[in-house]
Amino acid sequence: MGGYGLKHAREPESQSKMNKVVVKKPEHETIYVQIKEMVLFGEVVPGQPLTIHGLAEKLGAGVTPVREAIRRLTAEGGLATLENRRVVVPTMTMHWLEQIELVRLTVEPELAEIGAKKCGLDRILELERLDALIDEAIQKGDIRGYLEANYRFHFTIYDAADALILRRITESLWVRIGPSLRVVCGRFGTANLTDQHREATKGLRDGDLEKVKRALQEDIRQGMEFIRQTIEV
Amino acid sequence: MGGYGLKHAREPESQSKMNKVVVKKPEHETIYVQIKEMVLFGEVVPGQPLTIHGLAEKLGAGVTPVREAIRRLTAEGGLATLENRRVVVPTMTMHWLEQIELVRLTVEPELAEIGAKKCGLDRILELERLDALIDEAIQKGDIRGYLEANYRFHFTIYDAADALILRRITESLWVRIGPSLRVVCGRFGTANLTDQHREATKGLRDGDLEKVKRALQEDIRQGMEFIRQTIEV
DNA sequence: ACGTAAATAATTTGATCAAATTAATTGATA
DNA sequence: TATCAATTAATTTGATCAAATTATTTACGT
Repeated sequence: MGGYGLKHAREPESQSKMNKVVVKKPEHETIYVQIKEMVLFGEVVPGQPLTIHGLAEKLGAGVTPVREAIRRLTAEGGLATLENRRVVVPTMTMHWLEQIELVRLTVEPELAEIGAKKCGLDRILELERLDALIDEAIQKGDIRGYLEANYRFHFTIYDAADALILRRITESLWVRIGPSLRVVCGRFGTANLTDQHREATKGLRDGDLEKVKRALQEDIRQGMEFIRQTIEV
Repeated sequence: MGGYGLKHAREPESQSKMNKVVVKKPEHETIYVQIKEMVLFGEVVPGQPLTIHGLAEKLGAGVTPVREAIRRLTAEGGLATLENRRVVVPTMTMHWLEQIELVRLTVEPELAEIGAKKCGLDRILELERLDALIDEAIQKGDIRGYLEANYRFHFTIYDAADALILRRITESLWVRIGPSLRVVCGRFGTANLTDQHREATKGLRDGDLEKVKRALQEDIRQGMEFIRQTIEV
């Protein structure tokens, strides 16, 4: 009975100073976010090997937090550790792509529908801002900018759904896709990316949930199709 | 271009001695499995606080591997870190349960169908062995035994599907469920657990895939329903 | 008793180092 | 030149410790 070491648990309590909450996050948390964004936004390429020391140096951190961050990201599928203990960015396979598509098509429209219902005006404005950012990045051919704005667009809707588990599953699929999307953009250029975001935003404005859902579905299908074409058989 | 620190990558190569492959896994890997099984098989209770030192002591390990294992399990949802940095076994909520059920009902029947097609005789025999183990555990009221055999039964089928991503998603849902199942068994006793495994095994024997799928679906629904009843509103 | 601040204890966190493991290089031999 | 073993280099891994953070207890005043 009882925890292994902890006697009594108390409510979490963030120390607050002068009406302003102060929460100093541990470094492994920060590092985790940074590496995740490297993967998510295409700063890293499928098959690329990573080393703990290399990451620690690049991110100006010690080796201990980096290790914890890597384990976490590995659990989410964004990275993989080979049996030689080397860490790499996984390479997409057709087999994986099919599985990812199945789950994305189940979970993301659901998230979008729930989220769309709960989107307040502030969030819709944010989405329109991101929509403009996406267009701009496409114009400029800014791959990193596109990937980041695209991610934030989707997850702004998903976050509104307030469905932690679906959200985490979805995120784990996105970190698997990130490096491949980078390849897609490099291969086909950003200009060829059709833009479902405008449709989704309009649907949001008009309260047309079905339109939002369809737009997101189409967005997913197209994205997956692009990636499919970059996988050598 | 190139990894952050690694110059050239080579094929993974397990050193083999005398025709027998030797792979010494790192301790954080072993620890991870141990903690996961604690969660999965109900050795740990919803809300229970865990400490790094406590786990390290219990598992006879250093603190470093335990930390990495915890991060990994946290990423999978089996544990959660509060903002006070304390690690706890998450408590199930109705909201979470609904999300878990949605994904389980999508992914697991799919895994079961693909897996069932690929189940060779050896695997079917293994399933029948596990089926007997489940019955035995139910008879004895052995909660841990039931949870473990039940887990191995399902994942023996799922593993046959050879669908890594679906499998990892499913596992992440099971670690979220484990502690609650333990509560269910404690509350209702093992005797009340209806047994869909027999049905599934028979379907497997007769090559009746639909029967397997239906049995698993029913199994999921019942399990979720039991958990639902233990959640206080 | 009650609440509050200070003191103490427990825990997490991150750096560092030695050992273990793995990769790359060298050199000898055919 | 090609192959294979030995050597060297690079990397991961796990223990340990000091510092930071958080929890608990004690002391004190009302």
